[in-house]
Amino acid sequence: MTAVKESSTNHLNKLDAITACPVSFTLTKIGGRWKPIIIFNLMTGGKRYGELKRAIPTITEKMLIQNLKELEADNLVERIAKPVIPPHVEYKLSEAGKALSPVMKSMVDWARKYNV
Amino acid sequence: MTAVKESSTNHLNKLDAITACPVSFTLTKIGGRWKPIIIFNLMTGGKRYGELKRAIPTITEKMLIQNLKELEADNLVERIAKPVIPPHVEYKLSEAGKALSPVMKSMVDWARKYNV
DNA sequence: ACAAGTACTAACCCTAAAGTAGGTATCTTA
DNA sequence: TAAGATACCTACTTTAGGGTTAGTACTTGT
Repeated sequence: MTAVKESSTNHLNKLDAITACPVSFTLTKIGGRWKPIIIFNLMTGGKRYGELKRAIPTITEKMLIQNLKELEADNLVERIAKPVIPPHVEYKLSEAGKALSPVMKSMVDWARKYNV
Repeated sequence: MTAVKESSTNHLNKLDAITACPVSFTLTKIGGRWKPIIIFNLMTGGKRYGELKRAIPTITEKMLIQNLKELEADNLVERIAKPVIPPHVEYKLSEAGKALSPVMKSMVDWARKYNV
C-alpha cells in the first residue's frame, strides 16, 4: 500500500520501538492524522463509507479508504459489504476497536486539563 | 527548529485536527518515534541527558535533544541545568508530564490485550 | 443518452519527520 | 599536552506520510 524500505534505519528503529514499547505499538495502530478522527466517528456506531466522508469533510477519499484498510487489517474495524448496486458498505469498530475507548478517553481528559 | 510550510494543506489539516479533536491534540504532544519512550524513561524519575542517551541506545543525539526541546516547549518536561563544568543537566517530567501516566497506562493495557 | 450516486483505485508529487556526519566549549585528569 | 567527559549545535540527506488529480463499475432516474 505504501512502499516501505525495510532496510532503512528509520524502519528498523520503528520496529524496535513497536516491539520494545507498548505505547509505541498502540500509537502505530491509532496514530496518524486521520485514524483518531475515524475511530471517534465510529464510536457512536457503524457508518457507511459516504457517511464517514461527509462527517470528515477535509479528508480525501484516498486517505479515507487507506486508513480504513489499515484499520481493517489491524482488526480495529470490520467492513460489511452488501452485494447490491449501488454498493453499500458499512464500517464498524471491532471488539479491539471498541476497547480503545478508555485510551481515547484518557487522552481527551488530559487534553482538556493541560491544553493551551 | 523545523521549517514548516504554513500554507500547505497538510499543515492546515493538521491544525484542524488538533483544534477539533482532543485526541489528535494529545497525539501531537506525545506522538512520534521517540517521545513515548523518552516520557516512559522519565516516569521513574528525572534523568541526565547522558543517562537518557544510554537508556535509549538507538536514539541519535539530534533526535534526543530535539525531542527534549519540544517536550520542554510543551511544558511536559523541565530542564534543570547546573552551571558547572562539565555541564550537568537534568530532565524531569512536569505536572502535565506526570499526568500522562494514565494515558500511557491505558495504551499499555490495550496493547497487552490486543497485540499481534 | 447522460448525469448522478456508490465505493473505491492508481499515478504522481510535496513536505515533515527521521537519520548521518560532523563540529562546539569548558574543565579535569593522565 | 592531549584525551576524556559533558551537553549540545548545524548542515545535509533520506524516507514515509499525506495530498492532488484522474479514472473505474454498475445501476437508477431524467
